[in-house]
Amino acid sequence: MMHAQTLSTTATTATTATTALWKPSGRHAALKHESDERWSSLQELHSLLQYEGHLQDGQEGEVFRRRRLKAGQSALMMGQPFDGLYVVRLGTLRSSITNADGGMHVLSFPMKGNLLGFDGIYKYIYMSDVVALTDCDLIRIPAADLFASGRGNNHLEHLAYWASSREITQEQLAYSLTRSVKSEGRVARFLQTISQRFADLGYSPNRFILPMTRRDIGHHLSVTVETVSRAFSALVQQGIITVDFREINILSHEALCNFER
Amino acid sequence: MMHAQTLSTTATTATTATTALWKPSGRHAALKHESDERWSSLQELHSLLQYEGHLQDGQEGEVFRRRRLKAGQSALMMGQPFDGLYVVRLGTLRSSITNADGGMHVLSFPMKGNLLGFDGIYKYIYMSDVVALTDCDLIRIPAADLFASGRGNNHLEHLAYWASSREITQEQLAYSLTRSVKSEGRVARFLQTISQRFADLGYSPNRFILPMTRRDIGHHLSVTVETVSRAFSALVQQGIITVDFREINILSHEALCNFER
DNA sequence: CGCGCGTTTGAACGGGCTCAAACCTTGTGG
DNA sequence: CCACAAGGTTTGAGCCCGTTCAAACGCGCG
Repeated sequence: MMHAQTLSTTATTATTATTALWKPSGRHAALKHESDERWSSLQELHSLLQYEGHLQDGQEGEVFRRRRLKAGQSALMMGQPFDGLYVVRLGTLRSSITNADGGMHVLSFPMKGNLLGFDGIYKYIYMSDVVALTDCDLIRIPAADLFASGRGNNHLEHLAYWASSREITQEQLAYSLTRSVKSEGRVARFLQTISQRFADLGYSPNRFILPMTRRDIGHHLSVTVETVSRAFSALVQQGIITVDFREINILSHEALCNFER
Repeated sequence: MMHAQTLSTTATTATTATTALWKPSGRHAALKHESDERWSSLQELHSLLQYEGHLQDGQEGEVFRRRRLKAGQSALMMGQPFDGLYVVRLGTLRSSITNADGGMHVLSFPMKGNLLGFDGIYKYIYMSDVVALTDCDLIRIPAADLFASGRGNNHLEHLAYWASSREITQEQLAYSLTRSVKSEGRVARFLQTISQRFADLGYSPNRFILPMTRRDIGHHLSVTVETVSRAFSALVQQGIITVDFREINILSHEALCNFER
């Protein structure tokens, strides 16, 4: 699988290198059948990132290649050479690092609008593993475009810069989530966070399917699988949520909120 | 104290706004009595960050204002408007976030060469508190300079971008340090990290004075003060280190290394 | 079907937290 | 200069929560 992954990556790189600056007569191409397109415009990038900036002249037609991933495929691998940043257009992924003695830690679960690969700029090597938990669609911002100084695409670097700052901020918040006293409280907070993110994406905040396993959640919150499972059971027993494997129903956000201390 | 802090910050801002682009006949000014200078050159910034890039023409004389802090003073406050990035030139600080219910988490202990304030770019508000543990000297990169596009100072933004990526990477590593199984192992690893950083700065890796309290260490590793103290005592008892309040002597790096699992 | 994996629940152990007290350092004001 | 207060550090005792080990069940897949 790693071989196939490498192949698809290099293929993308090769085709994009010469076409990234190709401008298909304004935004015309971006309005065709969306699901069948393999390109995204700078406007879509702005929209995904929720960036409130204005476009400079001559950039409206800039397009970026998309990259499809099936569930289980690897998006980025620790140690691989940096070839650009990615913005999630669709799907859920899992970002993690593995230290020398095999202990893994889940940093985040990137979803629509999140930025991937920023840790690869230092030393031109990605520093974390990212795999797709569901089928995914990413938009690639090639390294060449990012650092092409001189022309007007300073804008692109600033955009990535800004988005990175946001990712940091949210990661720090998630970090503080780890420290919350009791494991049940941490799980409750995790459910709140996920619920909020689904809500922001236009899905129901009350009923959703978890894209990640209990083990992933455990590695994110620094507890064992059993503890996560027991925390779910406890929340069910108190009538705060219902659980059917990956399907979660939140019955009382208020009770969930009161649990986080 | 908060009042005084605010005053000094605004004063610095006011004087810098018009002078940041002032160029004192090349690098002449930067070579006067170093300890008495209140300006740093772009070269010094590169050197501090260990950035391996080249300078563009017309940037060699660009200078940045320094900012002095006494121990205990606040460098950045959560919620304050973003006014630029800072690079540590001297001293040790403590970066932390405080969540709604008062629980604090120590993110890092910035020292010489580290970057501060990057989390403020998203929303133009700093998202963490940073206080000086010792007397400090910071170099300020004003927001105005960072985002002044059009001219050649794209370079400055790229530099900050690159440095941010490094900070992220190291923060993620520190994060995985939190997850290490036993508290003694975490403390051992923390000592190793600190030792390594002192070594990189030219100080002894074997004997040093901790700039932070046991409580700070605890809030960084997510354990209580008592646990940190007990871990120190255990390491002393096994002849791996000696401890005299803030003064640490590492007797065997190897034994310390073997402890981190 | 059988295998692997994710999930759930139980029982027992142990590590870290809590509470408490004592000691030491540092800074402040008389 | 000393006295005192405030806060950092160390150590002890008991308890609780999360880990570990174990077993059972369901699901998806070759």
